Amino acid sequence: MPKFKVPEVTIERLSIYLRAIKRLNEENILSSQELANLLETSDGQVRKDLAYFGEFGVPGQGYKVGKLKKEIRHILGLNTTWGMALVGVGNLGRALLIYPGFKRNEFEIRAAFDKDPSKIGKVWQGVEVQDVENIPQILPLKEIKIGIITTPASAAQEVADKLVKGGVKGILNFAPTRISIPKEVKLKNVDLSMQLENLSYFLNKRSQIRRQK
Amino acid sequence: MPKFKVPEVTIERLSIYLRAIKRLNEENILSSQELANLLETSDGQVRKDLAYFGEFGVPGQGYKVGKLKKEIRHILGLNTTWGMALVGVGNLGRALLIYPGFKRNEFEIRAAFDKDPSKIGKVWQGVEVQDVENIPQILPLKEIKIGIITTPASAAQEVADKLVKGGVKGILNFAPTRISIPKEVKLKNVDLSMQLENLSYFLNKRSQIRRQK
DNA sequence: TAGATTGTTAATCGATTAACAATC
DNA sequence: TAGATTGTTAATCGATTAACAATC
Repeated sequence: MPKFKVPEVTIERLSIYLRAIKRLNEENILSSQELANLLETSDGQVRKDLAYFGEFGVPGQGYKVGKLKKEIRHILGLNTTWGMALVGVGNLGRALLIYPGFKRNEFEIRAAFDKDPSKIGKVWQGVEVQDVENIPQILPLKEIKIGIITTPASAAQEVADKLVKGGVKGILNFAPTRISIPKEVKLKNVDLSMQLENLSYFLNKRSQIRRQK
Repeated sequence: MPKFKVPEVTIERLSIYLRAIKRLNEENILSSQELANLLETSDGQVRKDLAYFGEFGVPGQGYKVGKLKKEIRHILGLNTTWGMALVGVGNLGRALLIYPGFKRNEFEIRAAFDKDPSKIGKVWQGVEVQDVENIPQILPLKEIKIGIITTPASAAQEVADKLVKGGVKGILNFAPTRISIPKEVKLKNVDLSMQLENLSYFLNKRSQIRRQK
């Protein structure tokens, strides 16, 4: 559907745009300028991002909120419910099982796995924890296309392999390590240590600059 | 210290390099080629990234693991312990309080806050939960420079304001909303919904392409 | 029609990749 | 010395910004 190759940052911004207009009245009309002001972008950026996918606005007027929401949801593929499996039911895993920030209609955790026998069989948020060994069999049965890895770093790669064997097409990896998977499977890393080290760099740099004066 | 403006992705990669060589023998010598092979980069990228900060290698030989670790840790400011405050002791917040992926020597959560009276006074991982109203007073006392926001979206902005008032220089925001803070304060968003929507886009796109054939 | 704002093209900026002289 | 690999410069690629004709 997109005319040309779409930069990944554009997709990220579409999510942000969608969230920004979520509470606005469907009948409202919004200019790219106004939408840009709600966020940290420019009007040109907004128009460029949207124009990859079609002509959603009316020259001289702007974008109708209702139409924009619908189009962005369509582009992002949010009209289906994606089945997800979560592997590693530690503290972070359990927190994500109950995480209210996920849209339940669009993203549904349908299975949870762990290799700790004391966790297997327990039920969290209506989801029974199963043995990681069962991942490849169970995923196709529940039409699971996305895997979430919240195991320790040491287990992440083998878990990723099992998820791929189970047919997932996307993986969200929280384990503090890099994993390798076939290139047809989309990988997103959520790297908390990296984020903190990044803050550390900037804070440290600033204090050095101050000291130099 | 850096010669020119350093791209943010370079800083991110430095974290990745550091993790990749963590377990290697300090005496080993590594070429940019070998380091690149451990990750998804090229040798040139590795050399370029490192060259922003100095000449750490020996032509004809490579980089000594011990020296490289030391230099990267220095660049990232990991020789201090950064004091952190966590705000919002829900499931995600509690998970982060115990998260084993954080390096405790470098990043220490010294205070936790919530506005729910039933949570205030409880102790998690040796940290007592206090009233969010106390943020501005307590942060300077504990030398806290980094704030972590794990509140619902609705509370995120006011919490950010309190953190800034308390003197933090960096914020890691997990709330599914964008917050605005003075530009001297470095902000990092960890946007889980956005990550999932991103996966959704790619999965959806692939299935469409397949259908087109 | 006059005013406003889109969609798009061209100009700019910045990061990645290629290539190679300098150096061990 | 010959071989290897760095640090760096130049070429390429891609994304952002500026500008404006087309359109309501």
